[in-house]
Amino acid sequence: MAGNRAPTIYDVARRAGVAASTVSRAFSRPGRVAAGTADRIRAAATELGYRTNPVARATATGRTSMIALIVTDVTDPATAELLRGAQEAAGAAGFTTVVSDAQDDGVPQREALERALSTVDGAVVAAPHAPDTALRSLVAQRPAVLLDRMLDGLPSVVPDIADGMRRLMAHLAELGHEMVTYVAGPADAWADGMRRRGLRQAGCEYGVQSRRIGPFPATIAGGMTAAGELLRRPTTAVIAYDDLIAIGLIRALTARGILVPQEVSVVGFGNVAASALITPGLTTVASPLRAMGALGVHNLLGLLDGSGSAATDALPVRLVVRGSTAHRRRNPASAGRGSLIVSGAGSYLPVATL
Amino acid sequence: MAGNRAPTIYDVARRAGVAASTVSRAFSRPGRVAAGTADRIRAAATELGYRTNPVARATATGRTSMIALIVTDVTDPATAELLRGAQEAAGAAGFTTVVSDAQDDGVPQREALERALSTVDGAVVAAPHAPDTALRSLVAQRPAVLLDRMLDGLPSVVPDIADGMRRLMAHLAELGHEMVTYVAGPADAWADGMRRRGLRQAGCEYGVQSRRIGPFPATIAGGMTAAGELLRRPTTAVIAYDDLIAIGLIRALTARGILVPQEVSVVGFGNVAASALITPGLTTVASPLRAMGALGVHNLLGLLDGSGSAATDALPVRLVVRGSTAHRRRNPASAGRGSLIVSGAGSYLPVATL
DNA sequence: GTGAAAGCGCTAACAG
DNA sequence: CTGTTAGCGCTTTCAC
Repeated sequence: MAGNRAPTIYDVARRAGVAASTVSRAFSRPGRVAAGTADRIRAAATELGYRTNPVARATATGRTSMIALIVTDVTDPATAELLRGAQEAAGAAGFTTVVSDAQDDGVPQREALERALSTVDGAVVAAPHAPDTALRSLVAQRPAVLLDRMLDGLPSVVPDIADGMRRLMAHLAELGHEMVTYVAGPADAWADGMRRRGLRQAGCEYGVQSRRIGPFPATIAGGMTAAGELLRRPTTAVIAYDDLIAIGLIRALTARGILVPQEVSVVGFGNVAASALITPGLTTVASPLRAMGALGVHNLLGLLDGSGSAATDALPVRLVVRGSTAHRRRNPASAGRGSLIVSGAGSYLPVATL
Repeated sequence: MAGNRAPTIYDVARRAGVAASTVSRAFSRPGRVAAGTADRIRAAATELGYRTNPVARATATGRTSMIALIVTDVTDPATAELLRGAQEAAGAAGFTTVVSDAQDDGVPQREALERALSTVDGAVVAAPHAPDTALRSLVAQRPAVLLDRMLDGLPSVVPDIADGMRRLMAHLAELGHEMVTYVAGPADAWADGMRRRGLRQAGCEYGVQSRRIGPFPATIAGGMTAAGELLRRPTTAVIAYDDLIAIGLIRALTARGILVPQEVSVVGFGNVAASALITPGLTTVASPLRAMGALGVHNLLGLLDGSGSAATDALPVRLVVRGSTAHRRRNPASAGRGSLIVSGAGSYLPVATL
């Protein structure tokens, strides 16, 4: 067991016969040093097994080359995808990523967050449901870019929800649907507001009527609850706030013997993995999550080195058509079963009324 | 825009009328400083808005209070759950987590990994399919704990697979199954070896025969491929390497008109979210992922401060029974359809042969 | 219990 | 292009 501390630039300098600062330059800004010298230094370095010490570099420069990825739920598949994109971009740019899962706003998490923030140069934040104030206090500490959400004039990267809604409407209109129900997500969610606005516009554009129920929690359970309310006044098509609600809806409808998509078409937002696995597959709007994550760190890095605009980018979405949408049926009998009567109020699915 | 650099211990020291070293002590080892002085210091600190600078502390101590969470796929739901557990435990212990997604072993990722490793005190590694050599070179650099996998004598935290297999067998035996097919995962996967061994033992124990097909990639596609091979010589029960393969199997079987669970019972390992969402729900073995992640960092931290044993812990699993398993049918006709004849080879499901 | 002083390993002017 | 010289902010002996 030799007491081998890790080699430093001084060790390399001695071995290469140059000054420590030259070694430093050779690594931190190649080109500022003569080719021959650089070679000698590199050689000495590899012989010694020298590796630059990021921590020491950080004390000297005040920049750690780390960025925080602050999320509210690593477990959420969409978040994971954002993370991956962010990770890749950060890695490619020579940045290390610190992940902070803020979850519930418990005190310990808060400390962890503070700790994380105080070591990084900036942050990319994917916290769809976090309170505005939390975000604001966060961006006060470090440059930050928001993901999948806008707030004030803060730089952010979002999916083009309006466009997604338009595509959805176009799809449903083409299938003959004349009236859709929007099953709203959390009332305070930025995305919900965007969906509502997009819904209104797209509805106009395609001559499709719409009404809204909710808000509901953005979970499968939420969707199942929503099914009950939906059936009090059914429509042939339903746009859910997100995939989880859509999945919950499909489950609850199916459980009641209502056929999806024969009797009701259901669409979601997100394109989570599960939407391809359920039966029927869920027609949904896919956000370019990976790209959003990557662009988020790209923009953040731009902010950090001053080359950046603090703008908001909206990335194009994609409509993924699966089995949960179908042409509006004029003859519900052919659907096989007709168990559409619900509750004493005795409403029917419009398509079933004839 | 005042040129306000962040306050340092010197600022606090001046304001509190003490030496900088005292301020340092007050924060790094409370108790080594008189109560009154400590109060004065704390007061000055909060007035100034002082926050300890982790980077500077790290240069001085050589320890960053950061640990790396090295994973091969943040997007994998199991990995995400491990991450969360690890994150929580790390945060609670005052450690910040650096996440490094090693994915494919591309060069850029490798550099990113090196960079990450060189800043942390240790690492928790969730890389089920990474080559042994990669892991070994990794643990050579920093203390590390493996998750969901064993290698040599390296410290690790794993689920008790043998026990999971036993529970599975008990369940299937109770349902009357006398013969199961094990659909193997990647041949080099540690978990696959464990499953095979567990299978043999548990088979003995419960008097259930078993055979093995594979290896198959641990994906839905892999499971769908496996279905073909399974049907060349069907059994009434199938144990899949993991949930994804199980889901693929169920899809392919269902697509061929074979009823799960009426004709074939299918079980998996993992209890991923999708296993609750598909129809029928998947009976599966759930690993305590969150706890494993947490225990992983706990053990790592023990290693770091010397208080720890470099042992391997096997955590208890849980059998989650859903709809994909059922009693072995003696009368296949009652299953509704009987499309069990497959391929020209003309084999039948044993249960269908009578 | 507290202060003084010497680093940690690197970068950043500033001269040559 | 390269060497010299100061630090970065904190911890840590070693005295007092």
